[in-house]
Amino acid sequence: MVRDTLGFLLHDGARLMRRDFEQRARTLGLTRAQWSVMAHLSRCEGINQAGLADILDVAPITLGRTLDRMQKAGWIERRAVDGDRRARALYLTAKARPELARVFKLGRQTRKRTLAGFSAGEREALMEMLIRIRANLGDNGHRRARNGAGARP
Amino acid sequence: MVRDTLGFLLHDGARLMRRDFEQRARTLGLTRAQWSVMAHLSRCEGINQAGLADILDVAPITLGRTLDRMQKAGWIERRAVDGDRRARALYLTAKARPELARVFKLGRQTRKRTLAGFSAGEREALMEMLIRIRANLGDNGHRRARNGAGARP
DNA sequence: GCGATATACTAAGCTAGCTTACGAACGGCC
DNA sequence: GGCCGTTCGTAAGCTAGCTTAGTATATCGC
Repeated sequence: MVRDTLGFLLHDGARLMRRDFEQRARTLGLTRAQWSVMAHLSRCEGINQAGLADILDVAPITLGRTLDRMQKAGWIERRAVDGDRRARALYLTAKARPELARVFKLGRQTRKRTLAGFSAGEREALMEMLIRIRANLGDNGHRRARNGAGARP
Repeated sequence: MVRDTLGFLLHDGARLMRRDFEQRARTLGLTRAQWSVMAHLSRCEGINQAGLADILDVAPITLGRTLDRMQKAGWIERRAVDGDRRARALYLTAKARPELARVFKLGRQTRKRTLAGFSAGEREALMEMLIRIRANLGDNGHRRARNGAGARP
């Protein structure tokens, strides 16, 4: 059955977790892409767009437009960088900060439902295999070949 | 680390497999959504759009627009159903049929790269866990609650 | 038979991903 | 000090997902 092929299973698992989370997060007014930005940005405020796009592994333009919306909604701000007039440093706003804890809490709820019935050993094995898959496909964690986001010759 | 959370790992694994496959498939002129339609449709030709959308677990309108493009590209055709003038039966065209084997071959290549270094037992355990995850999140295989695609009151 | 309800598909408008292309600014090198 | 390749951000235009709403047709209940 096509549906039970590794690619589809991964895709489905990711999509179903996303769906579950988004239903929980709807009350916060955040989309998946937005909370992903928020969660990551909280660990590296002051970074520029290119750097964050790289961590998130999306095209800079994709992040740029998500940031446009988040800025309009008052979640983040872009500050000028002195010494480089091209770049903009990214920061969470005061409004965003208290939401973070809620976002992580919702994440834990989704994870709990997803892994219901899994032993600790199984969880560990699953995570470890997923990390190996990521490595096999050339994404070494959260940094790639430092030349152009595409990494294609 | 946020990035090593189950949801992100699944999401990344799915995305990286998709990326790998799409690079291979570019020569065929098919996108991921399109080969997904093709692979599934090959098992159930004559089905209508609502039925296929349900198998693929996407919103009917999403499938509708993908089918528009595939029809224009000559991969599928929509035939009138006699007995129900609302519905359209879906079929692969003669052009599509020989591509199927190639698509499956590319899929095997991507899978091989993804699972490099995995033992047979590990592969089996991984697939089994992913199926459990799908079940936990309420998608019972490829059929859901039979009332409206949304399944939300 | 006929009205109410359900189903098949489409329309409009949003978010989010991509590629390709471009201007502005930076920085190294001569 | 000026050029030239690189990097930062953005624009345009594509695919693909979603929700909400609407039209046409079927079917059920009476």
